[in-house]
Amino acid sequence: MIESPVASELLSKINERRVLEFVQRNGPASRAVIARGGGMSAPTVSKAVVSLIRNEFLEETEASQAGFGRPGKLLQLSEQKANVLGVVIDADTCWIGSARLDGAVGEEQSISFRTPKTYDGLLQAVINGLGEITGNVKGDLSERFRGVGLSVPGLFNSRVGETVMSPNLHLLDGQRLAADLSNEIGLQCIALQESHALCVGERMYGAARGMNDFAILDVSTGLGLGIVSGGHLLTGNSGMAGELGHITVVPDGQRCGCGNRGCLETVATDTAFARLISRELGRKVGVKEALTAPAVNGSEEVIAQTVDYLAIAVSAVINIFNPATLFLHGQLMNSDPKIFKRVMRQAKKRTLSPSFKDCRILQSQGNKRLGAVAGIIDHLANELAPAFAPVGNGNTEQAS
Amino acid sequence: MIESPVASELLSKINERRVLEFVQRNGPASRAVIARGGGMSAPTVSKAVVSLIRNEFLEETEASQAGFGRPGKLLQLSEQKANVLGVVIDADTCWIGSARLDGAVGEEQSISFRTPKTYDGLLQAVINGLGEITGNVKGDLSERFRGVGLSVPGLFNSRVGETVMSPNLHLLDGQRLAADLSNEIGLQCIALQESHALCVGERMYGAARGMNDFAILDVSTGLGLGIVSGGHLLTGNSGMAGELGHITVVPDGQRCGCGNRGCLETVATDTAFARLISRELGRKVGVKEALTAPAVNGSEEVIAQTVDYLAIAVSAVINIFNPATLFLHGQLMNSDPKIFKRVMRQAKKRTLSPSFKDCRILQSQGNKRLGAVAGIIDHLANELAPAFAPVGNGNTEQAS
DNA sequence: ACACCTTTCTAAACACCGCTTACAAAGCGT
DNA sequence: ACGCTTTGTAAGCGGTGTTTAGAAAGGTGT
Repeated sequence: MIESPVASELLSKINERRVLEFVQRNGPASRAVIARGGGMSAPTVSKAVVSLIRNEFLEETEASQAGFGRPGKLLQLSEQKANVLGVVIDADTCWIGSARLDGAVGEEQSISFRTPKTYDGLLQAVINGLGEITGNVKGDLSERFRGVGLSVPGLFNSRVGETVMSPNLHLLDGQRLAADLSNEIGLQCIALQESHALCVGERMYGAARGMNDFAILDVSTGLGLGIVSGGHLLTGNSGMAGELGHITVVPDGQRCGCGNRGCLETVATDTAFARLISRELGRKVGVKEALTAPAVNGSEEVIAQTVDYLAIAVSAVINIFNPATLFLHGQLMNSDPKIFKRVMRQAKKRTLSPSFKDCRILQSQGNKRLGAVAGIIDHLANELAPAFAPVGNGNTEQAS
Repeated sequence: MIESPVASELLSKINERRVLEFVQRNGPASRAVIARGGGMSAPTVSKAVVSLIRNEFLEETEASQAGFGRPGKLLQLSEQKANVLGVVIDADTCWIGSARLDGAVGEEQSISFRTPKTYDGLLQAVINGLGEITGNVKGDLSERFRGVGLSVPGLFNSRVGETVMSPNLHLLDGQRLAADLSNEIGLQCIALQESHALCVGERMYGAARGMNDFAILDVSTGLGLGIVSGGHLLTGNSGMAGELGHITVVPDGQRCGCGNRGCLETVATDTAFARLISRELGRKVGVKEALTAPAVNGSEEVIAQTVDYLAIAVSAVINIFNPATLFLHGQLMNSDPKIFKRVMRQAKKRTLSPSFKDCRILQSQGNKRLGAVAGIIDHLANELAPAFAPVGNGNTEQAS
């Protein structure tokens, strides 16, 4: 049990967070609209707004919507101070961008660059990139930005903020990018494992908006899995939860990057598919080319070798997590409808039918950029006030 | 976002819950002790106690511990009204018992009986059993008990309170035992899937006391899995989360009760082990006998066929959930240290090493009875006030 | 142009909460 | 019997959300 004096200020903090989230979600609004929509009384909203303006989260605009009675002054996110930065680190490309606190990413305010070869190079490139984006900012970054969110690949230990191992980007191994960046630029930096970032982003601003029980399975070079259950991101004890790719499905199968044999990741990814088709064609092809290869269009049997294992992954996720929605993300499934259909058909066979019926399966674009941004925004919101779920912890279900 | 007016009463409710939980955990205590131990001021505790006494959760005893100054009056759980009932339904045996709100099960106040053959028979038997235990209660059950917690096997949909499918006890299929029971006896009845019950029980009163990230893998006839992550029981959208037993590990393996082929459950359970040994011996033996069979003591290879798959299950759990602690529960592992050791050795090979290092693996006795009781107690506590975790929702981790 | 209506926003009063302070109550030791 | 120590509660303070009342601001209709 956590010790914490339950002070009265808690209530006002909770309400402040509510007001801010209302504006984040619904755009500029007057106090009266917020009061009605957020289930608070008008004076309460007013007080929260005063505090939020003082802390430069909100600002009052002149604009006032036309209507019947007295027009209300709209409140919007502070243009000067309600901004964050997002950084996505990937094996080949990195991205940096700025966003408002509502997650709107300024596309003109973003850059991409090839991932440097060394850790120091990467750190410096990120620092330079941040400077480039915020070039017009005089003085300290912290005058306009409240923090930086990072999406990092590989196994990331969130308890200590360290990338433990990144199979596709070894320069991160053992490094603490968020901490190092924070030391350099003096802004708080929050890193999330990329699959977790995907989840947080989709939940806050994407297809999973408002959903409390969903999973995202990301099929690309590896298998990434992010889970939100009961409204909480499943992180595990150290943030390493979701490593579906390394469960054994072929007891004496092919060797995997993790050192083991027969991991799901060796047979149910883009890479595995490309390798298979390459062998079929007798020459090395990439994923894109593999998908359009005649062998693929010709025979179900060839794609079955990858797709049926993918179905095992899908059904494992549904069986184990019982999500209300499962988002599938990845070239393989989103390019060829035949493949998606087969995944669905096979997964249906392999999944417990009540859980399968209970789960909507959707294709998803996903977006690590939104994820990085959402990560820091979520953190800022939690800093403001704890998320408060007044319905208990969902352990039990009433039947009376 | 959940609408709920943040009333001031919230704070006092939270404190009431704290006081109650303090007494549940630490036994009878004076107001002063509770104030010191619970991080509240003395007057706050006094007020909460007044309310709790009024609602018959607590009562003041005459007893006063000897000491230096003025002796404090001890507060304890109400003997008259702070009681609940627990019901465990199993394939062959059922159990009914009463417990105090601190989870202390009155052993003399409990009975077991063979599971009836029909649903109506079961319902009636439970009602009769409850009557037997509470025989000395005059009038309504609700005069002494606050509710009934049930542990049920199989797939249980907690959203509608219905057992969807129970492979080992088909009479429950499609039934809503908790609701039916509630209608009959007029007490609120809460059902939990047995693996989830195990989790809740271990967390509240057992080996997992106070742990926020752990998993319990229950190996018996089937494979049961319960997960607590970030302090929350993982239920999924409908309470069907944790069905690890039906992920496919032998793509064209043996047929499983679920209708599929090669499920983990067909190769990594007590039953699977007994079947294997039976074939080895040329005659049918049970699990107990199988464990002591000469073939088992002789060769590693025989047990390896079951145990290595069990290791796959263990490593899947650790990879996917990254728990701080994993409890292994079941005859197979808890009887023969050789088997447990081999599970550990194989699991270590198959698990991502950072996650494996991060996880303590313990054997556990587990106890569905405590689970059933804990289920209803947890529900009552949530009814009193929402669980309050003031540290945010753990989505992100600061690195600055 | 003016009264009227509708809606927005805030000030005041009230009830509730937890905390600090002050004090009465209840035993023990000398 | 007196002091000592601890317990428990009453009063006052600052904080919070709500209701009520009223001022502010703009359109509508005559």
